[in-house]
Amino acid sequence: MPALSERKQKILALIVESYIATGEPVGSKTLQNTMGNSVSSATIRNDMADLVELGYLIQPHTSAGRAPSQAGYRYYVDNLMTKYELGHEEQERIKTWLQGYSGEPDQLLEKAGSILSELTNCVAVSSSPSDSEALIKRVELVPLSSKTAMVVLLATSGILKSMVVRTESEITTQIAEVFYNIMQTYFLGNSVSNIDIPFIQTLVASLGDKVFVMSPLLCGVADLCNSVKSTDLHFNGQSNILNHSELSLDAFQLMDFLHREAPIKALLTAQRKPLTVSIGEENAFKELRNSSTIFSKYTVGDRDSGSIGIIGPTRIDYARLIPSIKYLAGVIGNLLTETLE
Amino acid sequence: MPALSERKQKILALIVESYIATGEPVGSKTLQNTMGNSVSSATIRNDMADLVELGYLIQPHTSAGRAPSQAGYRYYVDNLMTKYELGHEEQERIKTWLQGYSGEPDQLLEKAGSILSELTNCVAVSSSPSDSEALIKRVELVPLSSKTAMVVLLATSGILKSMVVRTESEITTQIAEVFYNIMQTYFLGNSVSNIDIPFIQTLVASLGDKVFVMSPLLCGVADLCNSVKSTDLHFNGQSNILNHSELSLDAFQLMDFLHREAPIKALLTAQRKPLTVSIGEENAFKELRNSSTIFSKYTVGDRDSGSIGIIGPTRIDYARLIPSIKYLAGVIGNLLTETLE
DNA sequence: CGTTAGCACTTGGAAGATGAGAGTGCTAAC
DNA sequence: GTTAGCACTCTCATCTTCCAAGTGCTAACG
Repeated sequence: MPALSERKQKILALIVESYIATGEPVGSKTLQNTMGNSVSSATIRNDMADLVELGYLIQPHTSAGRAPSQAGYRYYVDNLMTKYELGHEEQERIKTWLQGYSGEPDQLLEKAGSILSELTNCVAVSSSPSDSEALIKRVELVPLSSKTAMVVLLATSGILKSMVVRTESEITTQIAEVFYNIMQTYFLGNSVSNIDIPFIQTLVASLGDKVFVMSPLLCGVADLCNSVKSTDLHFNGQSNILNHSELSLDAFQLMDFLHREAPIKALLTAQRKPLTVSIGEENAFKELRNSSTIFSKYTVGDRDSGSIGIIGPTRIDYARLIPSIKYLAGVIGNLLTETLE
Repeated sequence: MPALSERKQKILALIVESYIATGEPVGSKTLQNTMGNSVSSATIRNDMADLVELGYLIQPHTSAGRAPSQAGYRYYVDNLMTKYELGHEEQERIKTWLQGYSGEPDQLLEKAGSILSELTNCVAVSSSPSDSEALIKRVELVPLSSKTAMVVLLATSGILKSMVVRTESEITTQIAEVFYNIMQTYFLGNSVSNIDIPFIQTLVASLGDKVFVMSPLLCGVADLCNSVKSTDLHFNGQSNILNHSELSLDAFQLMDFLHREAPIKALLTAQRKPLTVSIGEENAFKELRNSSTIFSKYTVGDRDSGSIGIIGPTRIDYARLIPSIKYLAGVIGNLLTETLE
């Protein structure tokens, strides 16, 4: 990355900010004014020409102004942007707003997502807490009728999952006892990652004639372990895609992309840094080539556990949104950690 | 509704069908051909003029052909349409496709919705089984930690709900006993509609110092009763809105409307007849003024329990879709009834 | 050498003009 | 009641013209 002269940096920053605000390419004369006529428009033109050369700006056509390229946004985000924090008052409002949902991760994320999508006018995406390192803390069997029962699994990290299981023959108290014994011996304290179908199969082999009742129950537990590892997604403000004229061409494609959850999960799971900003082509999926994504992880206890963020157009107010998302992720993490104790 | 001459009916039907197929207004000459030149174009023109007068047709402008008005669609659906049933083979395919999910209502509806949205290219909406007349069959308290427990409620009609409750003080076995006693006395066999906050309050008043532990637990049960009554919605193929050019103007509004669940719930709950077709302005919400909705109830056991259907443009293949939706609702009802036994 | 003034040049989009095509409504005749 | 014939209407696509915005280049300046 070649070092830009101070003036060129200033010009780039102003173009990015003006373009983000108005959506209109910026001309040299307008820019001259916003810079307080300290230099002539011709000078600015020369600099702008250089910035185009370097790939930071693009000109839609000869007689339009300049707009930032994706590289231009990137340079801005990395070097020029001055972050704009949320007001204290607004921070408090968000915090109290979310407080009420601290008990239920899904509802909390749903609410946080709806706040975020309104705050940003973008599609908000969040992933529920998941943890493949979690240990099995507790398993309960709740009989519902003679041949159905509910299996409940609680993992460290506070994740709770349950499901209904139907068996071929009756679930007697004796069966329940065997079940609890098996749990005690092989499951409790074990990592959810260790419980898989092969494991269940070897276990079941030694059960003799109880196989037919126990097998569905144990498979249920394995399913639950699996779902502790896996991530649920929440979407909010999907209609906001249509808000942004620059996305409306791909609106259908993008919409469709969002509804295929797998790639989004991949996107969130691949995230390494606490806060990731991906601009346009930097995104791993071609459907997002005209979009930017900003995602922040949130931490429950001391482990990264899920993410929240947005998908929007590349022309987006990075300086305002990045701190907002960071803040929101912080609040979520705190609230979820609180209830863990 | 004035009786139309046979020829006018035929003309109206052909215009509706052609317009549905092509999206282009139909002219008198084209129509003359499809009618086998049995009458002259001038005669058709006269009839068409009458049909415009009666409000069944509209002409976008003087020199375009005629298109059906909403009233025209209505007349067609009520009197002219010959239904086009699904092929036997396709019926079987759908049936086996859904069979696997018979155990889990939510998954079943999700799958059915995705089939429906692909079949129709519209937004598919379905509501999960709900029943305000259901009785409380069973309530279980699953202790998770000293101050948290899971409350599980099973209602007749097979609906199962659960949630996590946190209390202020410890949930001892003695507390659990009291809880089960209260359930036995006041809740089991009672209708879920009877359990509301006032009821809980009167109950709680007589508990003395146990109020602080019991109150959250009982409120939890009340919440669950409430959720048995209420309806969950499933949406599929929302991006299909963008498929239909006639909707693209209101796309944003419509999208937004879909994300506000309340009106949709109202829509489905208000439905009286087993199958409802609402065309354009017939819909109760102004956001749907350019849309048609087709919804069919499904019956679990012998009670109406939920609905499935579509939201699409008014220009839609009623003759094909109405039977499809009816069929799908039938399959869903059967599958859910099966597992109830 | 960087900066500036001046000016010819490019470009897209808005506004108007034109013509073709489709389809109608009306009249008069059958 | 039905039909042929024809003038009329309206939209859409194409073309032209024109304007404003903004550039790139050249030559001059400190």
